[in-house]
Amino acid sequence: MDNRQRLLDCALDLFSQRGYDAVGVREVVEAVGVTKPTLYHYFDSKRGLLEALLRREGSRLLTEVLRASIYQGDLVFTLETIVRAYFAYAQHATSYYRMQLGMYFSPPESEANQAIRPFANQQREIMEGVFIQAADDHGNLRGRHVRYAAGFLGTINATIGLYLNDELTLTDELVYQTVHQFMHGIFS
Amino acid sequence: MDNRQRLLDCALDLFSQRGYDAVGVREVVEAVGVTKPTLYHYFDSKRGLLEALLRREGSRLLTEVLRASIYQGDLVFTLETIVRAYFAYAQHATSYYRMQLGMYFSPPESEANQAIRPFANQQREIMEGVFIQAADDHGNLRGRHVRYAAGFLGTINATIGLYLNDELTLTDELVYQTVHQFMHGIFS
DNA sequence: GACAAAATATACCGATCGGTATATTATATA
DNA sequence: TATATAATATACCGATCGGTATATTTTGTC
Repeated sequence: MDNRQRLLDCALDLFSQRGYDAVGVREVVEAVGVTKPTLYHYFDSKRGLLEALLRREGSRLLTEVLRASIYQGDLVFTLETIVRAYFAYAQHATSYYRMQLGMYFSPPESEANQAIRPFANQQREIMEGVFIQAADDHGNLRGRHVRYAAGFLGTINATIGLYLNDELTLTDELVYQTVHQFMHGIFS
Repeated sequence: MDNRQRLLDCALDLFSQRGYDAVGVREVVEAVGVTKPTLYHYFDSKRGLLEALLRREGSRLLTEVLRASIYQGDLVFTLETIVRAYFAYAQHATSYYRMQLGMYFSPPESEANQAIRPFANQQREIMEGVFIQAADDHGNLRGRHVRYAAGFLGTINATIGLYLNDELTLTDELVYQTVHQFMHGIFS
């Protein structure tokens, strides 16, 4: 009944499967069963449709990651909580996570990348904040927060990438393994 | 003078900056200063242009990574050699690496992803082979080669991603740090 | 220089692109 | 019930999409 939500749902499916550029507005409205003016009534442009989609889905991820990233002296615990939040979100919003990942690595001058960048930057700042705080307790981390944040997010996304390709399941054990490997390497 | 090479060069620039879908063949030929039949004389289609580009650039990366991935009992040494090969390639062929990264994470049913998948799979098999061989010497690695290969490539690409965004330089010291962190974690 | 083949250009194809002017229908409020 | 507004549809816009039929030029070979 709510055509606005159905347009967003449909755009999410199509964008995540074939990409923002490859999907036309015509295809979106036909899949929903409405016409173009309906889409342009709710969203001013195709870009506006994408940004509304990012707001609806992306803010939920940010909220959960933000809540998970409170550092209170136990870095392993905080990182495990963060990984759990990412895994839970990727499982609950598989299509969106696939789309977000694709947009994050899309070319720098593409519309998709420009639209996702604010969300990516926020995730990144959250992660860097954790390592900056942790450096107060673990001095040898100091000055490496950029690399660590990128590396940790890279590890998380590599794992979720395997999940998206049906090569593993995101278990609670995997949360532990992921953080343990990041903290202590593959030999221990 | 070689219009075929110039078309590939130009396609590489445009695809890496704005993406395969967002760049039309018209734009490519105009940037080179030829006309469409010239492009279609060398490449049967836009997709053929992309695949020729991947063959020209991607095979070089595969050759170098393959040579770097010979395991002879010293896992740290092999991983460092591999990271060095990736870093060298990313520095030497920045545009192509950016494009490859974007295509790897592009939607599964997009042309870009389907075209890059053979190359991505080969890189992945090379990495898995290293960890499978290393498991003969380090039994505790056994059965985790998929996760480790994905995690290691994820770490490499996260680092190169920072380089592509001008947030660090790919030094020899960073090679050591990347492998050391992967092997022993961030605390040591 | 004759001639075949490769390389390039002109001019066009139908289809689709994102977007809109205008009209109509449904809905809520007074 | 009158009226304004939100929601939707019909029909269209110019531009660009990937691709091609045909003709011309260049090039290498004998």
